[in-house]
Amino acid sequence: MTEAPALAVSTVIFTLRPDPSGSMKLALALVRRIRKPFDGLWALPGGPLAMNEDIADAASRNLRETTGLQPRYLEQLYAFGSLDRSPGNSEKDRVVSIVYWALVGSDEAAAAIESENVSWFWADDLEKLAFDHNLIVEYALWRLRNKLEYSRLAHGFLGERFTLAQLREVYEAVLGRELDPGNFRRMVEANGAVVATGERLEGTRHRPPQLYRYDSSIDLTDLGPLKTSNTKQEKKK
Amino acid sequence: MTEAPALAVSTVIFTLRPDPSGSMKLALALVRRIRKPFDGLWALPGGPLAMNEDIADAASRNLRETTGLQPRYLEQLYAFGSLDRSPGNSEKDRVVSIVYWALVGSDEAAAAIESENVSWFWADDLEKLAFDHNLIVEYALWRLRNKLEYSRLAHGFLGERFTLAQLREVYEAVLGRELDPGNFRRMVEANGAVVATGERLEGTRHRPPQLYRYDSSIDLTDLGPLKTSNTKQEKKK
DNA sequence: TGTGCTTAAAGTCATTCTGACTGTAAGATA
DNA sequence: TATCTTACAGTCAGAATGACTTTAAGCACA
Repeated sequence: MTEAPALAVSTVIFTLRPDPSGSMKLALALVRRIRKPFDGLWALPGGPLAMNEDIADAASRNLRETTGLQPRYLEQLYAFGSLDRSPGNSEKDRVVSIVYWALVGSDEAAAAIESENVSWFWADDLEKLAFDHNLIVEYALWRLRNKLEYSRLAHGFLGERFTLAQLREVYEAVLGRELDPGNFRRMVEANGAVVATGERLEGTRHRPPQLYRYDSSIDLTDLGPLKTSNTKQEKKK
Repeated sequence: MTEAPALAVSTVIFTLRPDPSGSMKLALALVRRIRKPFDGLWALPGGPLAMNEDIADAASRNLRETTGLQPRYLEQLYAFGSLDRSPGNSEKDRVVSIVYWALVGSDEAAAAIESENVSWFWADDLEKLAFDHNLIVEYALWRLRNKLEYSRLAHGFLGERFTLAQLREVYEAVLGRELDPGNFRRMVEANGAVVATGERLEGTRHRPPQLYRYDSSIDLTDLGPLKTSNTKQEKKK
């Protein structure tokens, strides 16, 4: 048997962070490379897959070791394995990367580990990253934006209870455009995945908004394929 | 460095074949296992990834070696790597499978290699397959049905020129339900991906239908992520 | 030569969905 | 008490969609 390509797992870690003006913007976690290929450049956190470790667990461990956080959502993105991912290297160094993407809550993200070699970056304005990681991030962004439309992904950024304005802010940050509050409410209510708790958020200087939560039977933390076929069955009538 | 999980590439090969009643039905190619785990059961064609081979090329080679055919469409499906994919085996035998799915034309498929150990099966009525391959096929079916809606995937099953009735037959076979001819025509024309050639299909015993073809700039044979963002830009106005 | 069959192809109608907009209610603040 | 802000509800027009009807074009018969 001939030698085989190495197998690695990387993770695109998304969160929402307030920008200088106070509005939420999409950010992702990167680590600085301190080794030979692309030394000094920023890259997606990742590492080899252990022999007795599930792939999603590896991505989750990745996330924990980098940021100290737990993912609120985790889904496989794509397996990248072009021959020219690490140009100039010999064939022996070929690596196939199975990439996951994750969401972490914006409140937790504020308490995440940050250092000279681990930091958050705005998703819409990235410098040149190591390897093909710019391509990977672009694809992850595309998936995030598409998934958001028909899924309850926004939960990954928020806490257990939230107002519709907060939920809308998540959508606006990810989609990069403003949404009509009235139409957004109608869309969410028609969808049915979100229910009112009856409680209200007090302490604001205006009419107290209602607190909502996601309907139970939430299968966040993606377990792989077929979760979607389960999720879709809720379409009633 | 500890030993790493093995890396394999498998392919779900779809085609359309006429069933006894003459209408087209979705079918997929399977190979019979002649080795220890699940010996005798049918399984997806696949094999190890060579050191200097692109992943998609491996899937394509897979397809060629199994059926003798070229894929009209090829896209990565998912990387499967659960620890219990091959139950009873020792940890040393762990395999991570990167699975692709492919479409081949129904006319070519009729000329494909078939033997005691390679055969076509109806997609909607599968027996128990080796490993987790039933799960994989189910997921591939879900992807195929979803992709069909907003893409020009049907091209993968048809030749260069085709009538709208043939195109509708593809959709009906994949989606498993009948579609209204008038509404289907309207949908296709609004989409704009298909254009009339001016030619007509002669020799039928009724009004000769018009022949259509896909608009040029068709990026079939998926090159990986970001193809979708290119494809979507055609949405004019 | 015409009559009828079959299917292509175009048109109609009602319902739903969507975006943009308007109006009202409820609390905080001065 | 007046006013500001935001929650929340309602309206309206255009687009999209499903079900259905109508007309056109060729072929096969009597």
